Amino acid sequence: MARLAGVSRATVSYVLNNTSAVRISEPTRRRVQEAARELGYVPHAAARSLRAGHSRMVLMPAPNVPVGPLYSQFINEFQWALSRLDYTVVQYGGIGLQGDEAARAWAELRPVAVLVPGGGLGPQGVHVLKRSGARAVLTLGPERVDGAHALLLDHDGVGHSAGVHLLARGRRRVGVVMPEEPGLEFLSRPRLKGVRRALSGTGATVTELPLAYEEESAARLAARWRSLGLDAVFAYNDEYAMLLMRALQDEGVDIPGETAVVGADDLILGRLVRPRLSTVHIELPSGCELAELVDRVVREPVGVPEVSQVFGARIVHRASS
Amino acid sequence: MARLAGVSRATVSYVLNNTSAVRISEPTRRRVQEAARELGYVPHAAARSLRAGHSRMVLMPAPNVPVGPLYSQFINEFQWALSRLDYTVVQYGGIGLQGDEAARAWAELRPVAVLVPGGGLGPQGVHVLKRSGARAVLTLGPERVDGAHALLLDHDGVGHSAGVHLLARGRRRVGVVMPEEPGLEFLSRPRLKGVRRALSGTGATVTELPLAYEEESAARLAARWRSLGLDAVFAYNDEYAMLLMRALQDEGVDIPGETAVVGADDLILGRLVRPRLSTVHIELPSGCELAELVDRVVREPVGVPEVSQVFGARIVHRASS
DNA sequence: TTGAAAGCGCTACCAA
DNA sequence: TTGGTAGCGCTTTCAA
Repeated sequence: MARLAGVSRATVSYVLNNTSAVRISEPTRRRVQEAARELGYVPHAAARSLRAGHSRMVLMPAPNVPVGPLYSQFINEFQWALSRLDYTVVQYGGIGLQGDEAARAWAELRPVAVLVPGGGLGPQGVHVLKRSGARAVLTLGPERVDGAHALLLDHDGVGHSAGVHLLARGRRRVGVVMPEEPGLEFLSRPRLKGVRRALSGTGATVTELPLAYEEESAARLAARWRSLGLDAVFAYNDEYAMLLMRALQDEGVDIPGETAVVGADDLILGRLVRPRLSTVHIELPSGCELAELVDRVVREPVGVPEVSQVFGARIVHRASS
Repeated sequence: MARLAGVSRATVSYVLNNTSAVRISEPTRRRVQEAARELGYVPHAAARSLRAGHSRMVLMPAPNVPVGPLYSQFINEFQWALSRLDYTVVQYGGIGLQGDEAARAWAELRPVAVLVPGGGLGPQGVHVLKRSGARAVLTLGPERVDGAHALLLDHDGVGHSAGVHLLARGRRRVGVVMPEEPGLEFLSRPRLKGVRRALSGTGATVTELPLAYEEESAARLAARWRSLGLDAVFAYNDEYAMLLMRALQDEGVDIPGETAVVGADDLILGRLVRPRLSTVHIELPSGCELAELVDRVVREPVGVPEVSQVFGARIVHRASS
């Protein structure tokens, strides 16, 4: 220990933390810092937070599905902003744990705040986290969870925008791509529901179209396309849209004449295909604002609005619809 | 504490850890478990690892650039495999820290193993981590770092494959796209170098082409394309390749007739454009194997080969070259 | 079979 | 200005 290199453990602590309530003489201060550098001393976060009774760790579960550039961008910004506010941000990579069991695993680390995307957290889980000292528990998902601050992601609205748009373009028989890859339901279901909502009462129909993210799967779907009698498709996102659009074109289906195609996420790549892909642009919350919200809740757990609508979705009309 | 609900703290510990060296009577055991559940008791990881003198945390820095599906897939697999081996996997999101400073921040958490992709770690950093108790420090990058186990990613080989291929197709004036987005140099530089190596001594030329990931940037580059007099381009990866290819086509440049285009990463989307995109397929290490390697090094820090070549790159020839 | 107690590294209080 | 020390929650050894 650095103590061996001069003074007492308390003094070391004072110096390394710049404790303002205590004055340490320059020579001592220097001796301590030198010893610390020499020994390669690094404070022990566990001991510190044990003593302090709390940590400055913000925990979020690591996404367990390949996630688009939109969302990774958001995560990066969020992490950056939080580290500016002197938090330690950590993505917990424990896959295989379900809901409240995962919450227990997270709670072991005694994070001061937890941000859970995707609706995999129940009221039980929130309770466990709060009991274990989390001052802020935020969910980023389609619906609010009791006890947590909810950031409502209106994925229903994504589908709704697409549905309204297709309806306005005169389409009446709308297919909705549902990815077969597991783990995406929490996004695809609400989007489907939004399309349904947009079309309900108009006489237009909605058809679910399971699709795996592979060329063969798209080819199979395209092969039976005409038998489905659809005049439009909302393809879950831009990548699935591009996959399907290509397969349809290879099958001789005219786009948008015979079938309109709409994606979502507004990827740059969607502008490169021909016809250019119509898409639903999603406005994610700014990572910085969200970081500030977290900080506010941590410092003042009451008195912060418990629910906020954090993005809008708007159609970007291009040539494919 | 659960202690208030019956017995002594030691007994609680015995029960909750199934300590085999000690026999606890069924009634007591049951009482403890019940109390734990009722109180929502969650063990305190910090206290535990403080006492134990080590943790089972595997730390990796969170990527700070939007990362492709290939790599996220790899991360997911790795995390999954490690959590199966009873490790706690954590991605540390401290952006803004440089090299050895970052290492100190990581060391505060006293991880038992650290995996650092992308070559941002020096021998100093490795030393700090080892001193702080990390039994395994692995780097995943282009070159080995003193003291760490190196998993060599042959990004040079990616460029090399592309260069050899283009040469074999009779191309002599090769452009290489260099992304203008910061943080990608650690990939783009080695890839460029690989192309250079492939072409050196053949009389073929290499031209660096800065390109931002935006349509306008690509359009500007395409507008002066003919003045560059290139007959081939290796576009860093498939996304940049698709971006540039579209801009070239809009400019009337025939692909592959006038200019051959090669990407990298073998994304599904590259197969959807016309002409289909030639690409360099990259074989990342399997997350499972890598997890087992980490485990082996943790348990037996010596006696494990210190360096391994973990992927190969091979050209996938399609229609764009 | 169970309890008492030491001690992991750190910080904050109080005494010197 | 500095040092001594208690105690955060946990595990483990030793004693009862």
